[in-house]
Amino acid sequence: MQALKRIPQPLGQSLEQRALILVQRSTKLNHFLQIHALLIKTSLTCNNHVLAKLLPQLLSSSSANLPYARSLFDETPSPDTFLYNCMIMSCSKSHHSEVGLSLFLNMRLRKNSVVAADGFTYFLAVQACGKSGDLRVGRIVHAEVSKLGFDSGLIVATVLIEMYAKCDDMESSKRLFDALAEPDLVCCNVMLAWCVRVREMKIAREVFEKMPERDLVTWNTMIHGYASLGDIAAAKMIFDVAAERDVVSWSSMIAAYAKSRQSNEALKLFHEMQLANVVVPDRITMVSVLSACGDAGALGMGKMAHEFIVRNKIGIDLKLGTALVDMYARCGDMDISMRVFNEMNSRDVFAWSAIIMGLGSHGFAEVALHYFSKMIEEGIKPNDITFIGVLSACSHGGLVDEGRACFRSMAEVHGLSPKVEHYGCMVDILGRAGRLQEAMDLIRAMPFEADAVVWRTLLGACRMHKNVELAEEAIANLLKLEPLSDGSYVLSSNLYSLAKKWNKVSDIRRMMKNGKIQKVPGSSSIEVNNTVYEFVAGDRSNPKFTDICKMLDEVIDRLKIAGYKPVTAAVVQDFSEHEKENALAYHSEKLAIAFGLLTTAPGSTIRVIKNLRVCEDCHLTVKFISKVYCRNIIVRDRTRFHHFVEGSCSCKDYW
DNA sequence: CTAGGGTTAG
Repeated sequence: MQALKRIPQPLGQSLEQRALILVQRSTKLNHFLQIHALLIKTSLTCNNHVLAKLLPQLLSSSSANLPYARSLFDETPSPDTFLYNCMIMSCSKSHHSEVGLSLFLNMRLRKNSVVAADGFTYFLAVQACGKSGDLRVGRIVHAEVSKLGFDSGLIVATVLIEMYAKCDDMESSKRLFDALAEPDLVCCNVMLAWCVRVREMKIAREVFEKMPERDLVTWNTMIHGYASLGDIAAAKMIFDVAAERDVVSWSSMIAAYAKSRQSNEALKLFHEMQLANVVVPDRITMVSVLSACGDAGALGMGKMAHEFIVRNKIGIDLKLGTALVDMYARCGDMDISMRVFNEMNSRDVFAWSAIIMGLGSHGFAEVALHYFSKMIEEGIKPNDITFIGVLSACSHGGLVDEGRACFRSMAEVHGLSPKVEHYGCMVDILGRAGRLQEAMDLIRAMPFEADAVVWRTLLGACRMHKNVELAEEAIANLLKLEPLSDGSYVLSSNLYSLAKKWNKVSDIRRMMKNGKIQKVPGSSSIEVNNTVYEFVAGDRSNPKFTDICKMLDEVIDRLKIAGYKPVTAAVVQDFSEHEKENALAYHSEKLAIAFGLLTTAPGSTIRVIKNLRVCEDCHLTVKFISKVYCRNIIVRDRTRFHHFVEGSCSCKDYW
């Protein structure tokens, strides 16, 4: 009664009306309990009208209220169709469609009672079958629906199509769809969406071609459909010819480029979107934009995107927060990455995994492990991706024992069985630390066939520690598994060069020639004034090429005075010492850094992104540059970050 | 009843 007194009550209302007002304003379970006590006192519990308001409210506030709602419902002596429908719908909405379904089945058993299922009940039942994936009941309901003639309407037909699709029975779904004389727009869109979900773009295309009218959902489904198959060109074609475009269309297309790692295209399209000035980017657009910035290592662009988010008051949710954390980490700014992470309202396993991965890639292994234990303390369950982050952090930091302990804890503490990727990380940890035999033993003992990545990891470690015998086995397996990949050949020829096995080097080179295997050229990019400049080894197309080379020659001369000696051991033998130096001199990262020295303010940090691993000579060169030119230089290579400060590197020459 | 977003070893 006290609860009722707290809300302003116009005179002349019945108790029932007052109870309804109270119900509508309540969100917490104990409010409901109070109301319930009240209702019992006044015998209003049995009132279908009151319950039809109360139950949906109760279930939408928290699905933990389900048992209570259920008991209220079960106590009702004569529920009517309307109340049943309310309850079934509320159960479905609160992700308890199986409960809704059981209520529907109960309803049908009450043969003698006045309550009968109507068209809407069947609609809800079909939907509930789809949501709970119950094909058996779905078929029964379908048969009944047909018998009663409720399937003549397109809306019921549409949910039936969707139900079969959700229950993994695309054939029935398609059959129903094909049987329709004139499916409406929504029905076609539903069919399209399901074709996309089961990756049947051919069928999707047929449906699409036959559609007499198309709306935004149609175009956007097609864009996303092609994008999810990786057919970016087809997605772009739909995007270009679409009769209308909204923020979903632009976001889908930007996401398509970002996911296929065409980050420059993604950023270009985002720019175009802003120029078009018709639709406003939203939080979902920005997630893809940030992902593209991170991929490109474009810190300036990423910061602008972040400012855009703040300026336009786009709230930072879990996904956007994670995207920001990841972007800053990939762009080499762990300070901001950590700040954004700490400012997030809540953090889930994605967010934690992202920060752990970021810290690990920058070589902050201990910090990464610290964050991992904080995550556990906060009760977030790690998944197998978290462990990729943790193990790779140990690997980059040279933490062998910690790595081993984490690997063991996966199964023993966290109930996760290590996958081939985790074994790969362990091979990397052991191999880098020089424990090549142990790494090999692990490969032999693991419950998977070793994949190419595992062998390449071992080969990398063999190269690092100049172990030719174990390398031979890795090479043999690698060439069997990936005969066409250039990386394996480059790594092999590199190893043989270091070991001075020149015959083997020429074998490998001949195999590459015969197999028409092209080396992926090394390329490095640097962002100056928010523009990304890309350099490819030996590529003269940059208009400033001669200036840059001149600058680079001066740089090298200054470094030599400071004691720099080129590391030529990995260069093939049939070059003279001078030619060897030249082969190294114009590696892309050196060009990019020379360009950076020319175009950025003295003392400012230079950030370079490289597509391959940085070679030993470049590593040494950059160390010298950081000292001689008093610059902090951050290089992201294929596997990690190198922070060069005053002549030394954060990787402690361990990469 | 239908469409877009975040973490993955080398």
